[in-house]
Amino acid sequence: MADLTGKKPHHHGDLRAALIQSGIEILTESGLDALTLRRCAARAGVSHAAPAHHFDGLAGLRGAIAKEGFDRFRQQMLRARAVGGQDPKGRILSLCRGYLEFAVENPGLFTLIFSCGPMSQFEEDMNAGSATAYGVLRETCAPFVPKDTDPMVIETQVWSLIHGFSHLFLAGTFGPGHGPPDHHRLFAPVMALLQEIGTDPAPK
Amino acid sequence: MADLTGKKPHHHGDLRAALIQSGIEILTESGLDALTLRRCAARAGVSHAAPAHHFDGLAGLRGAIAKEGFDRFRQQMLRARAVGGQDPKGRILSLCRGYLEFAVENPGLFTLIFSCGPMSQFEEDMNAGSATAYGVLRETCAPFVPKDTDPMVIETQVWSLIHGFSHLFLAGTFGPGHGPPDHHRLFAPVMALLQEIGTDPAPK
DNA sequence: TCCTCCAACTTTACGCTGTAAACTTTACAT
DNA sequence: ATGTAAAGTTTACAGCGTAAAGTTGGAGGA
Repeated sequence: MADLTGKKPHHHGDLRAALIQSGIEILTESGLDALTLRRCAARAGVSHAAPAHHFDGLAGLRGAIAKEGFDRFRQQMLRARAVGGQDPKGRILSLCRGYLEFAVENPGLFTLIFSCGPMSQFEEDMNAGSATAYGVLRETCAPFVPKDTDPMVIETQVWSLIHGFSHLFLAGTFGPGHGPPDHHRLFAPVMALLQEIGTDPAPK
Repeated sequence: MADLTGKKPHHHGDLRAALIQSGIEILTESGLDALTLRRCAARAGVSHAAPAHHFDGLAGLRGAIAKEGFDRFRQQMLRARAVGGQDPKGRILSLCRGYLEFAVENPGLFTLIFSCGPMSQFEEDMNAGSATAYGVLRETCAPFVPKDTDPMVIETQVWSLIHGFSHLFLAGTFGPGHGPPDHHRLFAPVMALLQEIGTDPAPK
């Protein structure tokens, strides 16, 4: 008979979810290097070998945490775009702002997400609709795509630009001169490019 | 008296350089996770504790390898820009091509370089001249900087774009649909944006 | 020439890590 | 009640970074 309660059959309520949550907390508090199987298990209150029954080793746990992190990332993108209003330029700028904010506020999780392989493993069907991360990006960029242009080119441009900026900023590559996150300096280059792109928006 | 021969006083010829070279080889052959102190020492033919006399732990060795890798990266940028000829658009495109190629051909080293903090630690004076990586980028972008515009905005745009594209491609985020490195598909988005930027070049 | 010193390297040791195997406990179906 | 499989524990092992103690060999002063 099916388990109508949703509870796991033994001991712990939902160890799998607890381990993922513990991992995210460790990631937030102590960074990527501190994310170990044994620490996650200890924080969840189980023995160090317990995670083996729920994940395929450390790589499996990292992947599950990345998937959960990506889901939070996707939801933040949706919220960010919403506050951007109806103006296409406002929406895309708000989206980029949300992207960078997530990276700055969750550096360990952000790094983990983008070191775990293709985004497609987090989203079953990238063409499903506006609920997917790629769907959010695609629809937000749509007003800026001229006729006779592959939309993917524009999407890849915007994605590469904001991701590269976020990554370089996060890694500290720009140097201490650029930090800490001063939003005015932070978004100036992004805004400038978006104005370039938005110079000739093709409605519909 | 000073050592005129340049040789180290004891046993090994130049263990420090040998350890860095071993590290780069391990990085190339087996990836970032395989880069350990003990493996570097073993490949260099010394005991596992020997590196402690030349580097400040694993972090120190990684930093030294990153610095050496960044130097090779910088030289490849210089060569790439040279083959781009005199046309500003050709030069900047060639530079981006070299950037991406280095990332694809040296994924472990590329990842290591951009996870070791500010670029300024690799270059004493970023404003020194065209020999520095930032100098190469700045001078190559110069023809595209309109009057009344902070050059850094354009430089940051180009850098973020090509770095974001390289990083996302390298991490496999785009998915298997984008790989393996097919240069035509690979550079299409970059070229498209560079044409946007280059639409209104301001000579000198 | 001999002596001393010290940097370079080795050896040993410790705690932490991921992983595998054996063992124990619990819930469920028969 | 009984068998079975899942869930968690215990034990064990090799590899890791790091620290401390021990060893070696060459350089420089007497």
